[in-house]
Amino acid sequence: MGRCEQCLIKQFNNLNALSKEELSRISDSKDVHIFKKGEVIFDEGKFSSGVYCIKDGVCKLSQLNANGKEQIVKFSKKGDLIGYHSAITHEPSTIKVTALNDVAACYIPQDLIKKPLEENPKFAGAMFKTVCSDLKEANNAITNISTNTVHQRMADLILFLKETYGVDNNNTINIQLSRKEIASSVGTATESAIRILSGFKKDGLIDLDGKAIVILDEEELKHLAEGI
Amino acid sequence: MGRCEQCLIKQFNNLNALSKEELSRISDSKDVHIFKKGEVIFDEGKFSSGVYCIKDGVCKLSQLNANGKEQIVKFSKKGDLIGYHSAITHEPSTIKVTALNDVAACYIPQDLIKKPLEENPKFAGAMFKTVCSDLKEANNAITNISTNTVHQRMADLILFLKETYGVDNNNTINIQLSRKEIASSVGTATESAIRILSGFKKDGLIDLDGKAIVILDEEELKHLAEGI
DNA sequence: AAGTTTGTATGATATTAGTCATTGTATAAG
DNA sequence: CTTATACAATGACTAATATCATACAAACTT
Repeated sequence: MGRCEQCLIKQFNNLNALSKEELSRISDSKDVHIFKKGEVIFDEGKFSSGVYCIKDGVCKLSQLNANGKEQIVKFSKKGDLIGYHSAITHEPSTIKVTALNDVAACYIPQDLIKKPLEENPKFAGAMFKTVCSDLKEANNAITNISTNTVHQRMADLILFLKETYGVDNNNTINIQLSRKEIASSVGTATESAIRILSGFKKDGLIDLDGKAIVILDEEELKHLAEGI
Repeated sequence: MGRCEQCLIKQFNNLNALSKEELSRISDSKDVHIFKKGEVIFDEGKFSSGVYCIKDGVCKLSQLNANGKEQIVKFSKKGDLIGYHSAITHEPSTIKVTALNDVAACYIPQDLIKKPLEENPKFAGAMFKTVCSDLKEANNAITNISTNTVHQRMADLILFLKETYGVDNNNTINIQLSRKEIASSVGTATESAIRILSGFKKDGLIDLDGKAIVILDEEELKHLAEGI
């Protein structure tokens, strides 16, 4: 098993700010987990006793409302540390994390994160900025959802997915979501999401091939997202 | 001018975690500002060079979307520290903070917050937990806005306002918002907010007297908020 | 391979919420 | 005190979105 000290993933996250010794201690106790597509990494209401560092694959972070309707609040990126909130506050997790494709993640016991967080100001500062940035994104999402139309948000999501996960040489987005997941992210009904995607296809903005989305007219999508 | 060391407000926030020396340094440089109702404490896009500790009064934290429509993302509570994100990251503020009534706030230059944040793990940890908690609330708001109806969210807001600001002996909520502000918080049009409030009054859930809201049937409001 | 389940697609319809227009009502300014 | 300005309320209408129903396709099961 690889050592954290050599792991390139930490370029994408705050573990980079740890000292050699701290990293080495983590490396000794960490555990690589493989989650199959659809597997729940940890669930709403449960306590997480550690933090996962996502090495490969994509997760959705979601919540259920009182009627069991799912809302996706975030998609993970490579290198994301997840579960730190529950691990640090010892409160039950308010979000559920699910693998959207096969996910490789290193499990780090909570103590090995909490200690550097208290003792290493560089790491603590980096983590603080990350949470601040997540909060900023969440606030933007609130404003986006409540002031923009579903059409705008759908265009926005497509551009976000391209931005975050990239496209292949066919301009096909490198992540496949079900229509239901798309709807849960945009905050609309599945049928509405399907209809809007069909509409985008008819208008030549995107092409659809099963779950694959091909971006055809990025400029027009940007205009749509801005409500023009 | 009072000294921070004696100030009772810090019981409500993380400044409590500072050492005597840190507090004393803040006390020497701090500045009490009075903001009149409606005054902008700091604006979206601007840099904040310090942090405000809210001693008295209530602020709204809001964002504008591309079309200039306002979304309130949070209401401040007594003791809240605001502006730390911009002060710490040196990025322009993504939110606008406006006084909803007369607000007394102590201005603390950014250095006096940044230093303890790096050197005092107790304070840094407390701040970290606060941002995590804000993030949790923001995620809940996302789920609430996109899965619940405007009626539900209105009932929810009324209960939240009671919970946060309390009621007098008439069961009148201790904070007065304009209909527009209520709408901007719930995420709906002003007319819709007015209509729903009128409906609640007709149904005997609340009473309205100008901007004052009197809670008459809290149980039913709770049911409504939960979508029952 | 046949059956079962799950996901996708689309039409018809209902509901919700937004917009526009108008009137009344406070509140502030001269 | 009067006028101007912002705020509140409500009706009429329109647009956006959700729900229900159904059909079909894809992906698993046995």
